[in-house]
Amino acid sequence: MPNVLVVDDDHTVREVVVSYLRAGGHEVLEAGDGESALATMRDARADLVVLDLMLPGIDGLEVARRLRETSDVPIIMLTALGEETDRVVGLKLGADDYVTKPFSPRELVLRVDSVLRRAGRADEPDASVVTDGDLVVDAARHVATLRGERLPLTVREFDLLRYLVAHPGVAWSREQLLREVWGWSFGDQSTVTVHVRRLREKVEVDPTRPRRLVTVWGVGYRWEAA
Amino acid sequence: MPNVLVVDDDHTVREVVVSYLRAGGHEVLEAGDGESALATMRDARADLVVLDLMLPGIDGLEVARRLRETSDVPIIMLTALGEETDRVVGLKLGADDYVTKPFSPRELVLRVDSVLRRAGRADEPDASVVTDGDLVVDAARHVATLRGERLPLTVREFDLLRYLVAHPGVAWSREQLLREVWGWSFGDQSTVTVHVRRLREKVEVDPTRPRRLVTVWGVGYRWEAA
DNA sequence: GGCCGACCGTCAGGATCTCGTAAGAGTTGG
DNA sequence: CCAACTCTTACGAGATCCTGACGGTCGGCC
Repeated sequence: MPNVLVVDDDHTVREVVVSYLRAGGHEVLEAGDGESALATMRDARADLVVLDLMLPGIDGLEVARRLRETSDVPIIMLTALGEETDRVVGLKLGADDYVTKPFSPRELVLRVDSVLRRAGRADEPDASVVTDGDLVVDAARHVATLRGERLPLTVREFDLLRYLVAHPGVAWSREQLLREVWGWSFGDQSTVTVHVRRLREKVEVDPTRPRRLVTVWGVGYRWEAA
Repeated sequence: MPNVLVVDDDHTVREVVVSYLRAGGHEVLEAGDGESALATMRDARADLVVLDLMLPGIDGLEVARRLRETSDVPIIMLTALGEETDRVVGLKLGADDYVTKPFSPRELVLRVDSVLRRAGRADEPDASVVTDGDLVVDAARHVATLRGERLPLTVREFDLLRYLVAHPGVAWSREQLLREVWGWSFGDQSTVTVHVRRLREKVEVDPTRPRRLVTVWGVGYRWEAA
């Protein structure tokens, strides 16, 4: 779910870092120089930037400075050994962490997770585990339990449930749910209707009288916190 | 007192590294080539291996591969400058860190400490022996037993089983398993499918109706704790 | 060296499950 | 009572998974 932008001119380094981050469950964007890094941030927005100090054209420090003009996005600096002074400067510019080359990709992933966790508090609820009373939805394990029993949910049902429970009390239109859960910008809204029904069948005590996944007439659906 | 095994064919390099590590409070073992490195590990067991890539006879990559067959011992690779491809390969083989020559001995000691710290912290899900009811998976001895009987597992099957049992309840995608168990960053995902099938043949009571190594539709596989 | 078996990765066919869609019945609000 | 909206059911297409088979590779053994 969280987007990470990796900026490094070395293709090999990028490849390794990107694959490790993907394995850690991150969406990853790439940029080979400062220009495209800034462009990517304008267009796509990342939740964190891994930024090499040494870049062709605009260097890493300048990229960091410009990013800071418009955004509070966390930055992790990649510095070569012995760039002690640059390291200090980088931190002064507001980098949230730094890693010296050569580094272990696994360590980098740990730092990314750590920084995101720190920064994540202010962001929207994107926790790995969301709960509502006796209901627990664990995204990492891909397990949802109700009163301790595992719910046999399909992927779509799981994603839908997770989204709704993560935002209790909010009424969503079918169109919004299609966009947020399905990732579609168009589509038949009855798709949502049917999936809500199937989900009720598994989540509600009495599916004909929904208590938690309720209909908001003329609007859509809402998750009522227990 | 952690044991560190230093493998390098250059006597001078070894001498320097060893003395620095001893100064840093480590017990140190030495080996001048791959053969004796593997022999040392069989007899003495080190908690970490500092491994030169270029070795006479069996080279460093091969040594790392063989070590990984029976052990999760952390490995720090020593690479000459410009061995970019080897570096990537080394990391894929599961090296925990790498240091490029020429390096500062002090830097190496810092990295040894760092890796040992990391390895020590993560020892819970990475214990040498993982169990689940009547199933015991012993990584150190490379033996898995079910109801007291030894399972005739191949290397791949063993690694897969071990990884799954070490993380019960977690749903893994084939891609994640390829990365974590196979160490690949790409590859045919049907490889995982087939190995899961073969593993079921040996682990499940009724392989056609898996109870422990279950498939999570649209996601991948999960180990259900007994 | 040459044979052999164990193991591995790949592939294709068939079985199974999920998802989106449509269509009719039911319900709500005006 | 009507129109708009929602619920329910069913079904076929497509995605996903299982299974068996095949060729290649590696190490051990003759």
